[in-house]
Amino acid sequence: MNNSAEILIIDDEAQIRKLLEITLQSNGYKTNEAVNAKDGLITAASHPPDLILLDIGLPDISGHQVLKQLREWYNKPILILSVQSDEENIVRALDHGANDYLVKPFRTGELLARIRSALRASITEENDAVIDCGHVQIDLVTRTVKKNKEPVKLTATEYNLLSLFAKNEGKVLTHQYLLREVWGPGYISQSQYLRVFIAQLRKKIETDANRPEIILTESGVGYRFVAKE
Amino acid sequence: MNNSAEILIIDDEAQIRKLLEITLQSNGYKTNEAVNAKDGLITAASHPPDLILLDIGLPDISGHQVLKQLREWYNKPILILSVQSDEENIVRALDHGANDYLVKPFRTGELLARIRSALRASITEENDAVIDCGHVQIDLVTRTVKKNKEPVKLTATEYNLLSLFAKNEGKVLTHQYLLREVWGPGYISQSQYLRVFIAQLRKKIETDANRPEIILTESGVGYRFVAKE
DNA sequence: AAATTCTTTATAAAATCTTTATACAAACAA
DNA sequence: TTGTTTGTATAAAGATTTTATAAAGAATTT
Repeated sequence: MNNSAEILIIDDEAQIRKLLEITLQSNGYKTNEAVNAKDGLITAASHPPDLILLDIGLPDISGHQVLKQLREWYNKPILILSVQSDEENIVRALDHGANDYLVKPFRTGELLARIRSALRASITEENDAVIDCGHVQIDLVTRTVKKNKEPVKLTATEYNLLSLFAKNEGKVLTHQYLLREVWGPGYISQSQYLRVFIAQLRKKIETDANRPEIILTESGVGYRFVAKE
Repeated sequence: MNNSAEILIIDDEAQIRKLLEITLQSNGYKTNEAVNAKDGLITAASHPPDLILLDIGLPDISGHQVLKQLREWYNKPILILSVQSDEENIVRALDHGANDYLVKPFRTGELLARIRSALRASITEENDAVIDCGHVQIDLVTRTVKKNKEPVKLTATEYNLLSLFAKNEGKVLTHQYLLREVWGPGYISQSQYLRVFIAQLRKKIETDANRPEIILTESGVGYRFVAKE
């Protein structure tokens, strides 16, 4: 067997890591390991694997939180390993973007089959952690934005708004949708927030803020982000 | 909840079918049912669903065999439901193209989460619902209109009117109907609005606004949108 | 405390919608 | 024919809504 797919194991238990390492390597996978959440996020970002095995019970940050952060930019399979078999944890993980959830102790044969299944399903998707739109680059991994190669300083809200646009390039995003996603469901009538932040973003990334070419206004509906030629 | 995804249930146990039907429908899915393998294969082929729930223990043909036959042409998610929890069956099903394997009795919350996960992963290339009418294209996802490949800028009301026409290609839409759908029930006597906006639309999308070929007038009745050859 | 960011207010400008005015065309009757 | 009625097309003025932006105040972070 020579799949040569790279799998990142994020688990704090040395015993489990060793077991996984041996099992996966003897089945032709390359492995990489992280012993906690922080380490896992850094390793995933610096060297994106083809699949991630994530333990939910990590010592530093909750696995759910790690999953959420990974899914900001990582769109290949993530399989959850957990000692917790309660429905709430399973549903939560799956709804936050996990592709599968295995309860420890797991059977290695089944794990391998589920890994094969997940990898098979993901071959079409490509991983674009950097969204390139003309002279503006948005790096979803490092959460940085560059304009003409120069880094642009954005506040957290500004970045959230911009990355939401970038992930939906070409589509009109309604005021309601943007407000709900960035500020939360209680803010869907605060259109003025949006206007203020759109103006700020334009001032920072547009060549000429008076004639926007990246974030376009769709009067009465919302805004549209376009990657120009 | 309005997913409106269609799910095909292939299971011989009436009780399970009923449970699944109720659970899925109350969560906004459309369901279709088959009581055995043969029936399932025919139903799947004649009306391909967005996801299949397949019982492994069918009376006529083994579920593994059904899975294999389905995978010859069906590439959307297939989730296996089975009373058998032995590793051999699980691995076999997953390796034959199943996306997931749940052991009966399953928890409905988890089932729903796994269905959501599978559906989420399968919408890799979302096919933009483009309505093509001769030299005019209307993309309902990005909310854009093109005339001879060139983008046409429409106001919100103009777009609402045009997309309503496009969705009812060939049919005569009465003044009343158009006014009610676009402006609301209180405006059904404002025929003049319609004339103004029809004129504006024609100016924007017709080759010659004086001799309309796309939006035709049905005097005394309404208007008709036609896709020319 | 200082700096930064978010929220709110105010106002000008732009875009869109509504209304009015007028012209045209077809159907019909005297 | 001629004139009248009915329905439609279009431009353009006026009204309204929506948007852009600066800037002040409030809250939060460093």
